[in-house]
Amino acid sequence: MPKESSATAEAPHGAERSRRTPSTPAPQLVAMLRDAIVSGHLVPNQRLVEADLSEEYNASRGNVRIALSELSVEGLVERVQNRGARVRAVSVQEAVEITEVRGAIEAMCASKAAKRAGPDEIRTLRSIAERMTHAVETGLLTEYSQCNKDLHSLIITMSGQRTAAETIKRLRGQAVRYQFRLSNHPGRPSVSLPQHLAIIEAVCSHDPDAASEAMSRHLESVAEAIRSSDA
Amino acid sequence: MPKESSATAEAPHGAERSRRTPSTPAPQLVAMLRDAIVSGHLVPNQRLVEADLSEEYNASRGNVRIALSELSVEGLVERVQNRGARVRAVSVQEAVEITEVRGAIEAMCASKAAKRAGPDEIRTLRSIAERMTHAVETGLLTEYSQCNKDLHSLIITMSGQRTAAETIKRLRGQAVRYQFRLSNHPGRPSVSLPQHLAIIEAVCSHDPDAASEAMSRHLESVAEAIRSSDA
DNA sequence: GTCAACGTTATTGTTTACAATCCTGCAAAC
DNA sequence: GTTTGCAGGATTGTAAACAATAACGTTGAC
Repeated sequence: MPKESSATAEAPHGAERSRRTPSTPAPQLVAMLRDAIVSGHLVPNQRLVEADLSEEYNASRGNVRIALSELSVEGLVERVQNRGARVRAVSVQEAVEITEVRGAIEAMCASKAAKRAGPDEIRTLRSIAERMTHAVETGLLTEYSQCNKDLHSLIITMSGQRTAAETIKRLRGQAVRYQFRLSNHPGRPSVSLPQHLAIIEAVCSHDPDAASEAMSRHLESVAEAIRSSDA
Repeated sequence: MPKESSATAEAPHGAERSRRTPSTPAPQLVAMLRDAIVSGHLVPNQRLVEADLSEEYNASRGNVRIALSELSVEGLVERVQNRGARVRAVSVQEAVEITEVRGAIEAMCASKAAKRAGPDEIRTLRSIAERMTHAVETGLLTEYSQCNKDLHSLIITMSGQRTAAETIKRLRGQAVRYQFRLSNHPGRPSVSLPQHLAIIEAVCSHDPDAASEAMSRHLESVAEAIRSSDA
């Protein structure tokens, strides 16, 4: 691991001896660390030593400390008194719970989305349905995964429920590892595709109950898949 | 709106120790501030000046800073760059949203609780039903409010859904002001009592769908009450 | 009288230094 | 052989000093 990898921005007026440029503002650092965790760059249970992170991200230890505190509240890192912080490891059981809660909230969002769906949004939904179907037919896994994200995201946006959006975002962050693992599971798309299509159809038909039901079933299926993946 | 200066709420620890005791650990400080906010000692939009809080709670400014960061993530305080922190004011619209999300999650919990209900828990539920009914008959508002809390809390516990419990706890913290206002509204208990009894009955009958439905209706009613309270 | 430039003050953001705590390894005693 | 006590080092918790920023009031010009 390179310790001196940072750009050597030396002072123009030669005599200055200082080589350091240690300045990463706290909010930015929080975003960076969050990214590193959800992207898997920092793996579960990995120790997060303040001094090391400080060095790594060119930030003061105080800022690192604040960042770890915030991410701890977000549920991405785990802290114990005088023992430091580590990337929180989410158990299968917990991932299932998260999916269940998501299911409850997103079902409500789907219901609201069905009530409020406008022509433009319906058109977008239908296009997602087509893209998804095509992706499954041609076996484009990443395309399908992207559509999946787009669909869920769009429905939440359509619901106009900011609190729900915020809550789901946080929950997703914690379970992202399992989402990823699942989306790479062969055979999974062919199971979830009809569920997605049912959700889209219900929302486009302005049928709140059917939309809620379809979303609920879909995430129950996801939870079941996580349970049986175990690993 | 007067630009009231910093907090002058008395420190929670009643016994005033020696003036020179500049040490309140960070986790404890977080708990204290959270308490002060949800209990209403610190009112919405009140400025939270770091130096003042530091003095008030005998904590270093660094710790105050960490506490404010964490509470900001929890949604209890609002921060803007270089402009400081203040107690976050939750709008009526937002309180309704929170109640809706709670409804979705708690309905799921009620469903699970109905599936898992054991004899002891059923007995406790029935006793709550009696206490509630009695409280309404004799007009004991605070007793009814306590039963309300106990009921919701018990059902969440019964569901065994830790993630749901955690999520709801956070949401409740943000909207607690409205809960309080509502519980003091005369006539409200006579509306919510039958709803509560219906929930209890469904859970005790091991009827998940009915329990979910009853809980959902109940919180929809709460949301409606918040909407119309407006003020 | 209004408006704009400017300096002052209050408050936050950041860094550094210091103290407290915990883990590790080793040696001595039982 | 196991356990207990004790340095030594690593890491976190805390405090104070320093720098940067934005709000405020004042002065001066038009």
